[in-house]
Amino acid sequence: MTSRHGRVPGGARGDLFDPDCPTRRLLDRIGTKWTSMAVKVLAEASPGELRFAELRRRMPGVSQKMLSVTLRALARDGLVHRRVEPTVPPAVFYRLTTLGLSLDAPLAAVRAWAEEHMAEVDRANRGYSEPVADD
Amino acid sequence: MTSRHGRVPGGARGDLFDPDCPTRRLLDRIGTKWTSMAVKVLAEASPGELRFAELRRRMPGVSQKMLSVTLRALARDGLVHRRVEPTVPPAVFYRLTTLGLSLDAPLAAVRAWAEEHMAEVDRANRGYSEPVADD
DNA sequence: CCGAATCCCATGAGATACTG
DNA sequence: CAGTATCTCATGGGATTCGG
Repeated sequence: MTSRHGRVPGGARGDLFDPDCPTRRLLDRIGTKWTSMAVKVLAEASPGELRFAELRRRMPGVSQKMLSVTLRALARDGLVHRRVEPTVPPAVFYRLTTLGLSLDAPLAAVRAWAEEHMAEVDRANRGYSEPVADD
Repeated sequence: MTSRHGRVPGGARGDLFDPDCPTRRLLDRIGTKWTSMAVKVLAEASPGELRFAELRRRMPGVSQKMLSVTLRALARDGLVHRRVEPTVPPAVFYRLTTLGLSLDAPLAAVRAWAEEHMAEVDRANRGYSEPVADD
């Protein structure tokens, strides 16, 4: 999401701004529709492994393409380990690496906040800003 | 980011999947390029207020459009409070609401993870998966 | 069974210009 | 000063199809 538009169109010179903010880079990755869910599901299964199809079953709505893309990205980032069992129809197993597991903690914090407060956000959106005195 | 493609093209019927997962809804919002930075900047200034221009100065690279859009979204979500001082050139002040402030904690966890571990992610991307024995 | 390739649209977001 | 409006383009991501 971050460097999405390092576009330098028309007459503008580039050098957008520091592309090195780690927070933004991370949010770009976990903000990608399926990443956080994959991490969550894999973390719940950890230290066990999950096969592609099993992962897919646990992530309702994901397409095989997006699961594939997501897992590849996670593997490239060193968050997920991929193990191929060379059977006749090859079986592929995924598990979080130590690094990936460590990411689950902050993600869990985000999840917790969301579960606690998204109702408030919804109320705010509906104009429910009534007798809070503050805010 | 989440309901982005509730598209139902060609011959596919809709009912994508549960659009109610609060985590994904939240990630959709904070994943939006400037949101988390705005929350961070406002949290640092809290309980003080910041004017539009001052916010912009503290968020290098943001365009006035995107800052505007971001702040409106945050206000709609009840995370930011907007105060208009009806002076001649009107002055507008922003601050986090209590809800917004509470979001800064999980975001800080994410930031901390990113600052600690993004270097490892970069190494993984460069193929630096050498003598880790695991992973 | 696992995934790569192709196609294709809607959304995110920058640049620019205009208003009270 | 603090926005809003318009234009444009690249990217995210779903559907579908092909490969090993």
